[in-house]
Amino acid sequence: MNSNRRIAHLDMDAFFASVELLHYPELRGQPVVVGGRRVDQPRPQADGTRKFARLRDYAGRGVITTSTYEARALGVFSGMGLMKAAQLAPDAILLPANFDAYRDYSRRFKAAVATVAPMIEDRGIDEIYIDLSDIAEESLALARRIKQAVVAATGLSCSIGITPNKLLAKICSDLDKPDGITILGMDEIPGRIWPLPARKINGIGPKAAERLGRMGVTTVGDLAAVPVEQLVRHFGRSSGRWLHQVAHGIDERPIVTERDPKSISRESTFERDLDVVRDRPELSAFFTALCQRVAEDLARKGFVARTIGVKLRFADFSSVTRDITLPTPLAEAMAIRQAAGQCLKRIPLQQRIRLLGVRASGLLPLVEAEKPAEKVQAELQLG
DNA sequence: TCTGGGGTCCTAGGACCC
DNA sequence: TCTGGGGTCCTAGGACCC
Repeated sequence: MNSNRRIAHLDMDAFFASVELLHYPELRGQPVVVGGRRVDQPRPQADGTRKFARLRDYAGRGVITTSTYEARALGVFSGMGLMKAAQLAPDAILLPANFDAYRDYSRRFKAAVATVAPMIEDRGIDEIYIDLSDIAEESLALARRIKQAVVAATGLSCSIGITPNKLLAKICSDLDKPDGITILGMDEIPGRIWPLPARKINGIGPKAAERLGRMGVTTVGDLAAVPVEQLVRHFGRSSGRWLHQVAHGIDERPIVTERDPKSISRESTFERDLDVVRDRPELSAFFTALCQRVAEDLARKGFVARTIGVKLRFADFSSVTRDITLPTPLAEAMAIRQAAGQCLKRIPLQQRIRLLGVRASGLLPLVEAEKPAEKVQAELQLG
């Protein structure tokens, strides 16, 4: 492993909301949130201005996907239920999500970065890791050049962290948001990383943070001071050692530029919880539609699946999954529906249903899945 | 008025095989 | 009839991330 790596993490600033502001520049400086299930598009008015939905007008299920920094200042963050957000910021503008536009801008910013530094690991729609180890240019100038390329291609700002590994780069891209650059070396870990909450480490979520808190560990520095044996006792061998390493800023994971998907799924929460008996026709039609969408996704991406599964969420928010692995891979809607139907039969239904999902895993690229058959055919012809 | 949708990775037990 | 241990696959659930 190259011990002299230079890794960047680039995170687009309030990505979805920022894309929306490109289309509705009159909203700049205002609290704006993107999210909701059925939100009206802004309507043009007689006087040439546009009429926007407000958070207070929203009723129903749904969460905030992204909020502008002005909205965050009011306590409104991604993942928060819209009805709760409406209490905190009733006058905030509410815009419906426009995923096609976000995917388009996502492709554009990644292509722009690739012109400067091509070793890119995709981490979803709005962030990437970049391996800069083989580029000679000094870090600050390089970061500025990458940001310039992104602005030129999209009109959007981003924040960048440049450090010796992915763990630290991810933490650092968040330290000077928005529109920031943070460069950090291993010698600066005690000064800059150890004062941060342990929760800032990618992989320490609410549960782990809670458990650490009960041990008296709040900051990364607290964690670094705990003997590894004690962490292993509390969290097990694997997690304990990992916590010890990350607290000291150690992370050897490479940049992964190509990766096949492991699973493809579709799920949806109903407007109201459905009754298994009374709403049977609606549930059944919905189920079939989900299977069709999974089949379309598999076909579009060129995969077949060996395992099909279903997911239910009940009215009390508890959820269950069932899956089945088949002797031969499949990809067609009817076959998926058949397998998923078998899974569904194994779930006891004693509550109303909030969410229904269908998942394909054990994926094989279509070309590879076809290869054995072709080989068999060739052999038959030879024989 | 609670809590979206798309993923990855890990764990743990049981089946099954050597 | 009992005694093993190791490896892999499958399934279910859960933590976590964007």
